[in-house]
This record gives sequence, C-alpha cells and structure tokens, in this order.
Amino acid sequence: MQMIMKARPTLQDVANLAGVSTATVSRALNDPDKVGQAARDRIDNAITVLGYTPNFGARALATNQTNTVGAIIPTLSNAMFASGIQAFQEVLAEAGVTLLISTSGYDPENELRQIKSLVSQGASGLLLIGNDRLDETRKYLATRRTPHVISWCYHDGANQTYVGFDNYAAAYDAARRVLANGHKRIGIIAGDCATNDRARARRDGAIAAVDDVSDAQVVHVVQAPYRIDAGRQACEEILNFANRSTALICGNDVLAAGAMIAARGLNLNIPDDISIVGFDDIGLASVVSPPMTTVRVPQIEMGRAAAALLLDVVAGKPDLSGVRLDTQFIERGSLGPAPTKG
Amino acid sequence: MQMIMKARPTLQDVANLAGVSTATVSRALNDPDKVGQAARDRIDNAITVLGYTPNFGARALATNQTNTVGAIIPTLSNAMFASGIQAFQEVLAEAGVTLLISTSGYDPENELRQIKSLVSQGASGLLLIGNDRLDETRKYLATRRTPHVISWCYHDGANQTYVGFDNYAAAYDAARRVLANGHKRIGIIAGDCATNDRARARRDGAIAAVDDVSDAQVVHVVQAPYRIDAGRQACEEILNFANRSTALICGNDVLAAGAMIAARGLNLNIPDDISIVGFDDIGLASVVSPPMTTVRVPQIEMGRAAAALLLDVVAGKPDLSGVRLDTQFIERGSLGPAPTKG
DNA sequence: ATCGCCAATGTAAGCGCTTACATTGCACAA
DNA sequence: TTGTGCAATGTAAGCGCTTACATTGGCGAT
Repeated sequence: MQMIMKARPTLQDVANLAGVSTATVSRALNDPDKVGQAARDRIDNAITVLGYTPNFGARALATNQTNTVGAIIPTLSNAMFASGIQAFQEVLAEAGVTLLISTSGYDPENELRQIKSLVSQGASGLLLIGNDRLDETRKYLATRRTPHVISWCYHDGANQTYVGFDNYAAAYDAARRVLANGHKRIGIIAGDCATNDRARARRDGAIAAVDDVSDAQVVHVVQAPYRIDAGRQACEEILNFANRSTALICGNDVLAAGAMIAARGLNLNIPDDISIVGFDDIGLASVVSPPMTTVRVPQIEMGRAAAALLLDVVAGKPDLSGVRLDTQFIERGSLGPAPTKG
Repeated sequence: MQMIMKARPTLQDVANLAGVSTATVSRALNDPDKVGQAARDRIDNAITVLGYTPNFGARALATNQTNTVGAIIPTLSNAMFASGIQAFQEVLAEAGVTLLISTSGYDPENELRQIKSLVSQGASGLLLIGNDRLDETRKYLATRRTPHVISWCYHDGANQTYVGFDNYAAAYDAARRVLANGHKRIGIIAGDCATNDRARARRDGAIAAVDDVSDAQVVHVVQAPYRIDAGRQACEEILNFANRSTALICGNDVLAAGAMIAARGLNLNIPDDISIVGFDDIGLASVVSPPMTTVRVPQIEMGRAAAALLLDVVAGKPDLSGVRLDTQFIERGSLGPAPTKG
C-alpha cells in the first residue's frame, strides 16, 4: 500500500472536492454572503477534510495587501518596550493583522537594514521608536511613502505621526519635584545619548530644570547604557567625589536600580543620605527598597494607541495628528528631603 | 505639469530600464555570478533609480518559501520571555529570516488561533513555549507537518524537538538547597498551573523534594498568576497562619518579589524570619534587598539555541534531538538558615 | 406562457516573481 | 576557416489566489 504524500492543498483542491469552482471557494472564504448555503457547507467540509490553509504569498500577490505591519525597536530586553509591544501586538491581532518584529540594538544603521527587511517582507506599515534616525532612513521612508508612526516620544508640528510623550517635559518636571525637596546638588545618570533622542531629552530636561533654579546646580552628568551594572558603576563614579550630589536623577529605572545598589554599597541610606529617582516605572521600581520614585510612562496605553493609529495610517485615513500621552511623577520612598548639612 | 504617480516598481520596470529581460534581473538579484558585469551594473543602477524592492508575496509564491518563522509566546511582559525572544530574533536576523510574533496570554485556544494565523501568514516554522497544548493544536501541527521547536521546557524521548531545561529537576534541586538550610516547614507559591506545564513542573518538583525528606513538609501550596501583587497577596495568605512556613519557594521571581514585599509588610525579616526563593533570575532578582536567591535560567542561550535549531528543522535537517540546557541555583541573601525555635 | 431580474456560480486574466529550457554569440581548438 | 562549448541572456510557464465579467437558472410579474 502506497502512501500518497499530498502537498499542501490549494484552493483548487478544495474546489474539486466540493464540486465548485475556485472562484466560489474564494468567495466562500472572503465574503460568505455571496455564496449559497449548500455550496458553503460542502466547501467548509472540504476545507476541514483537506486541512486547507490559504497561501499567504498568493493572496498577498493577488490582493496587493499583506495584513502585516512591522515594528523595529531598540531591544526587547527593556521591560518598557516589551510591555508596550505586547499591547501593540494585541490590538493588531484583534484587527487580524500580524506583527513582524525586529530589533536594532539602538544602532541607526541596523535600524535601516531592519526596516528594509521588514518592508520587503511585506510590512505595509511600521512602528518606529524615537526620532534619531539616518537621513537615508527618512528618505527611504518618504520615497516609498511607507506608512509609519513614531512612538516613545512626541513632538508637535513636525509632519510625522507621533504616539508618545514628551521626554524632555517629563524629565523637567521630575527634576522640579526633586528640587522642591530642597536638593541643591544634583547628579544625573543619563542613558546612552549618542543615538537615543529620548535619553538626550531626559537628560536635557533635567538639566534645564536645575538651571532654572538659581541656587541649585548639576554637579555631575554621566552616561551609561541601560544596564544595572552600568548604572551601578556610573553611580560609584559620581558618589566618590567630595561634596557629592544629594540627589541622582537617572535616565531610566534600570539605571536607578543600579545606582541604588551602588549607594547601598557605599553605606549610604536612601533617601536620608541620597535620593534617587528613575524613569519609566517598570515593575522593578515598586519592588526595590525603598520603593523607587520614578516617572510613570503609559506603556500599555502607548502601545495600544500606536497600533490603532498605525492601522489608520495604513488604511489611508487622512488624520495623522498623533497622540500625546501624559506621564506621571510617582513619588515613593527613594526620594526624600535634602539632608541638612552635618 | 502633471505629476505621474508611479506605482511600486516591478521587476519588469527594472528590466525595461536596464534593457534586459526579467529573468536576468532576477538572476542579478539572487545569483549575481550568473550575470555579466555590464548587465549587472545597468541593473543595479536601474534598481536604485527606481527605488525597487522585490515584492514579497510574489517571491514567496514563486519559490514557495517565505524566509519567515513565527513565535507564539504567552506574554512579552515577562522579562524572561522578552529577553529570550530578543536573542531568538537576533539569530534569525543574522540568517536573514524574519520573525512573526504573537502572544497567547497563556490561553491554549488562543495559542491555536495564533498558530493558524502565523502559519497562514507564511511562517515556515514555529517557536512554541511549553507543553500544554490543545490536542487539536497537536493535530494541526502534525497534519501540516509544520516544523516547530518547543522551548522553555525539556523532555526526553518524546518525538518533539525541545530546547530548554527541566523545570521539575531545577525546582527539585532548588528545594533541596532550601531544605539543606534546615527548613522544615515549606510554603509554595506556584504560578498559575491550569494551562502552564512549567508552573506545574516547578511546583511538583519542589513538593517532591520536600516529600523526600522525612521530617520536612509542605505546609501551604497556593497558586497565583505571575504578577507582583498576586505574589504579595498569596504570601499574605500563607503567612497569616500560626506556625507558618520558614521558607517560601516561588514559581518565579516576580511572585517571589511580591512575597518579599508581603513579608516586609508583616515586619518579617528576610531571611532571618523567613527565606524566600524565586525562579528565572530576571534582572529584578539581584536588585531587591536582600538580593533574591533564585534559579538562573539561560534565557539568552535558550533563545539562540532555539533559533538555530528551528532554522535547522525548517531546512529539513534530520537531526531533531533538541537541546537540554542547565539551570543554576543562585544563592543570594534571601535564603538563610531556618530560624531556631524561639 | 413569457420575459426580465437577480442571486449563484463559472471563466479566465492577471498579480510579480522564479526557473527550466531554448537561444545566442564569442573564444578557442583543430 | 569551421566547429564546439560555454557563458550570458531570453522565453515563457507556472506559483495559488482574487475578481471583473459572463453565464445560468429560478422566480415573480405580466
């Protein structure tokens, strides 16, 4: 007895089994109302018997649409991106759109490469993070008229569709809160600013806030990649100076967590000896002790909004006004009044 | 003056501009050696002038391969998955393969739906997490002969390709270490076991270890979804009993972090009054205080290995033996000797 | 009984690419 | 000079699906 190894069944196979034409099967699949009850039943049956699944390529070719969008993010290792993307994907899935995902590792060249790859893989829209981008990338996007939305940041007026928040303003506000606690000597542990406009905006926002207060000053500004150990090391550097900062404003929670470890290592009490504030409010922030004061970023909401908007943009809806979300300063135990001079 | 809005250029357009046939252009793209220098130059030029990008659907249709694989994971919100997937994606990208991603939210029905969706979107291979799966899903995979690897767990002998670790054994080992510290009364905060074989294995492994020691016992076993607040609540429940556990073994670090908060809330000292151990060793574990004793899972390595193996499986390599990775018990401050009876 | 209309279905032409096979022409050997 | 062989290129047949257009037949109106 010979086992016939049939290849993946096609529309034609289904049509044959059901005794109808391929057109009818296609209609039964895409627009059931157009097909009679009897035929529909036979078709449904044939489909399950054969285990038929439509061929994506063929469909894409015939309809000229892929039902697929792509996202290029710096890294999934950052919890903030991960949960945002999670929300993003959920909304897409509800709309029957599939997500192609790729990471750039904060490298603009790599970002362009990934963009090209995803586009040629059929992404009909793109989610991009932040504003630091090669000119070539912008040109590519423009020439192709590739629909895209930019997230995790927000800017007015630019003819771009942003779904995000104002990193500068949020950092400015956070720094104000710190200053309101009487701190005069501020240290800043920024993220790696080279190819990261959000990190820059956060740093600059904080610096500006301090500069706006006459008797306060930024004593140290260092940069470190978003890793705990980097945060710790940066913090150790800063704290080893005489007359050190009484408050540390960090580029994100991971950095701040590293800083907290460093401070503890130096036998400093948080917040009595030194205050530390983070940014993002990832899960970790509320678990460390003391709980971390930070800036809550609406990751989930941002992901959802970005998906909704991208879907609109891809569908050619004319409204590309973007969405600006609010951040919230979350005060927890790691921020306290400036120590009174001993 | 009228602006002619040319549609996306096709191979044909490139061929016309370069004065060659489409076949030659296609060859120039896929197998440059087969094309003369002169023609190749003209083609390259035409491509950049036109801004040509190959049409994915057409290529997929013609070659019957998509260069795309899919991953269905429970959630990206869990740092462990996020960083594993990150590694997974990086390896794929190096191989020129694109990743379709989807989340199931630990729901088997949803998993099946997502699998079907990704397959029909052209995924030629799948990364799946764990072993809890609808029979229908297994059947679907088998009928279709959809290449797939299963990760985040490991089993011998089954004719499945696993890339992961033995959750049961790891939990058993962790519990042994706890017992070695003299603890006799053990509490277990397991993850949600209903549709999660890893959570079950971890719970059962820990229970078995305790059972294997004659004078120790499991005093409480509760389940909680992998969320900090759930972990805290579960812990509060457990600790409110008289004669409570002296050590808590948790289904993952997030749960353990919640437990630590609860313990602190009850004014218990960790580890003097109560020891707490987690599982996964996500970033958070080393940041909390005291630092968390946990089981390190080789997330990155697992992601990379899964990608490599999936690529092989898709390519039809016969060796589907799978990869078993080791976990490591990481002893930190949250585990201490059992308190001596006051 | 006839006609017209419309729902149900079929026919067949692509969609943009790859590739087996056919053709061309040039370098080299005899 | 005439073949030969081979690299370079062209021709054209699909890949599996959608869809505009054509066809069919049953029903109500006349």
